[in-house]
Amino acid sequence: MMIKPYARQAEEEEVASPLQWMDGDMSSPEGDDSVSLHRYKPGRVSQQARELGSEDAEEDEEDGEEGQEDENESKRRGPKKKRMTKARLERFRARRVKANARERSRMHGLNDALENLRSIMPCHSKTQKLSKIETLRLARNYICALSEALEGGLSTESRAFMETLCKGLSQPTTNLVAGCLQLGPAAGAGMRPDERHGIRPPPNPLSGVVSYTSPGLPSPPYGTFDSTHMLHLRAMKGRQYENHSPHEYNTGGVGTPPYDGPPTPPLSISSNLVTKQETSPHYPPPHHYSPSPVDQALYQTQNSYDVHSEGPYDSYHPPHMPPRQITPVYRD
DNA sequence: TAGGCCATCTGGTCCT
DNA sequence: AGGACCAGATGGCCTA
Repeated sequence: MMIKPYARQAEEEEVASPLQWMDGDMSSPEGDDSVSLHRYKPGRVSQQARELGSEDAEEDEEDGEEGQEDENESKRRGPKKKRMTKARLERFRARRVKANARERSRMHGLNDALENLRSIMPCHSKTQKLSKIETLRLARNYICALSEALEGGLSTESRAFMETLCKGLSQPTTNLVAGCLQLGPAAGAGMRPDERHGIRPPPNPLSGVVSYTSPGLPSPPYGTFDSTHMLHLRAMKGRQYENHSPHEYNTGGVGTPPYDGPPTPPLSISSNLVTKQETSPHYPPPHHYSPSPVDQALYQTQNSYDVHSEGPYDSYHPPHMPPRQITPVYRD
C-alpha cells in the first residue's frame, strides 16, 4: 500500500481545493501579507508560486467546476463540498492570507520566547546556537540543577550539577555545555582574553575526580559560561543585598528583565544559604562580576556536594535518548 | 548525499 | 465567524 504524502493526497483528492485557484502572492515579502523581510526566506517564493500561480489553476478558475470534478465528487463519501464560486474563493483566499500571517507571527513570537530562553541559559555561543529542542532540554535541566543546588547544597561546580545539566542532551550540546562550564585552573582556555588573567577561579572541588577541562579544548565555537545567569543574578546586579531577606530576590523588583509570561511562584531559598559574605576557600567565583549572596552561598556549599548523589530528576529519561555517562568529546 | 533543523503553508479542531 | 493552536507536509540550508 502506497502512502501518499499528506499534501499530495489532498491535492489529488480535493479536486476542488481552493489552493488550485489561488493565484496571488499570498506571502511574498511585497504582498499585503506583511511578511517581515529579515525573516523571509526567498526559497519559499518558488514553492508558493508553483502552488498558487500555476496555469492549471488559472484555467480552473476560468472554466468553473465542470466535467471530471463532478464525477469525482459524486463518488466521494462524506459531506458534499460546496462549490467554490468566485466570491467564496475570494473570501477563502483573504481568510487564508490572514491566517498565514497570524501563524507566522505566532511562530515568530514563539521563536522570540525561545531566543529569550537561550539568552538566560548558562552557556551561549554565537557560533553554535542551540537548537529549539536542545534549548528546551537544557532549560529544563538547568532548572533542575539549580533546584538541586539550592535545596541540596549541591555545588554548581560539582559533577552532579554538570550531569543534571547535561541529561538527555545531544553530544554536541553536551560538549558545548562542558566547554562553557570549564572549571578549575585550566579554565582560561574557554574564557575571553580579558578573563584569562588576574582572576583566579576557585579550586575545583572535584579536581582529580572529574574534570571537564581538557588541554586540547578549543576556544569558541564553544560558548561562554555566564555566571551572572545563575538564578537571574544578572537582574539582581546593582541591588543592595545586605539588608534584604532572600525571598525578596525573586520578586521581580528593580532590574528584573521584562517577562511577559505568567507569574512564577516565589522560589523558596532557605535562609541559611543566603548569608552575608563570608570568606570561603572557594570564593570568589571565577568571573569578574559582583557576586550576589545567592551566588556566594552556592560557592559556600561546595564542600557539601556528593558526587554520587542522585537528584530527584534522575527519573528523567528522554524517550528517545537514554541517560548516559557524560563523556565530552572535544574536537581537534 | 543523507540527515538535522528550520520556516512556512495548510487544514482541522476548539474556543470565544 | 474568526482567532488560537496544533500537527503534517514541504522545501531550503547546512554540515558531517
